[in-house]
Amino acid sequence: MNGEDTCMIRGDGGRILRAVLDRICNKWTLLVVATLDQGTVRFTDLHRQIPGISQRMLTLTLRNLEADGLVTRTVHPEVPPRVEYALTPTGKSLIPPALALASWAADHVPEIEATRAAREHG
Amino acid sequence: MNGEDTCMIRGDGGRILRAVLDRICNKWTLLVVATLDQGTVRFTDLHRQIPGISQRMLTLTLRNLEADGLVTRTVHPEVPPRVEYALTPTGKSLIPPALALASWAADHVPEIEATRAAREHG
DNA sequence: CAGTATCCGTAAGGATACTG
DNA sequence: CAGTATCCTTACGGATACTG
Repeated sequence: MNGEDTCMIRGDGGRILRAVLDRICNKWTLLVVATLDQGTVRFTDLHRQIPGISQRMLTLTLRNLEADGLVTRTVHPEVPPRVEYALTPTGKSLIPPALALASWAADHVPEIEATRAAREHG
Repeated sequence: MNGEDTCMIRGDGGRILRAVLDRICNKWTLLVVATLDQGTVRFTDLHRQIPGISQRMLTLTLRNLEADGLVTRTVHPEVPPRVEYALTPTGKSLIPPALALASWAADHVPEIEATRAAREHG
């Protein structure tokens, strides 16, 4: 790989790249998508399965994913209420590139953090 | 793909995912890396090839990449000064997952933006 | 040429309390 | 149960001016 074809990244001044970064580059989106890969999940279950997320951020993240057509939201008119979230096909299609990224991280983050740590103290 | 193995993403409460997001989830990093895939590039050439980036953000982005060991910085002691940047092997290894992401964006962003637009006006 | 230094506005996200 | 409503802090990034 030596410059032959990063045009998909750099093309149009990075607009297509920016479009995807605008969606996934926040603290919770990819984590929520990955959690929904197991199937249909209720709000509270998501909240429990994603450590550290607040109700507010979970709601915001889900609403954005819904607006983008990556997640469906199904309200069951019961008491107490039951709301279920699931990935759309488009949402599912995000899993492989997300895995590619996570896989890269698993392979390289240790050395990256070592490099940064070495630089910091001396 | 149905929940069988997103553990690389969700594992450890998403720490490995967060580690990579902390690096690449900003406005310029992936664009700079992609631009450096062509080989060795000078500061001003980078500045010219990445539309919209300020000197300040280019410098900050490069310094972070350098601290992470993804980019080398070579100063040639001349007048006027010449500074060249290039990807390390680790830096190059980031290109494929970045392409996977960009490729996903190229395939799906149009429909995503259509979905969001449809939702917005009514 | 290759940066620093400074100032400033916005927006992302956390904490907490409340509700149909 | 599944959210809203506020308040608040900080971190990111843009604009501009200056320098070895």
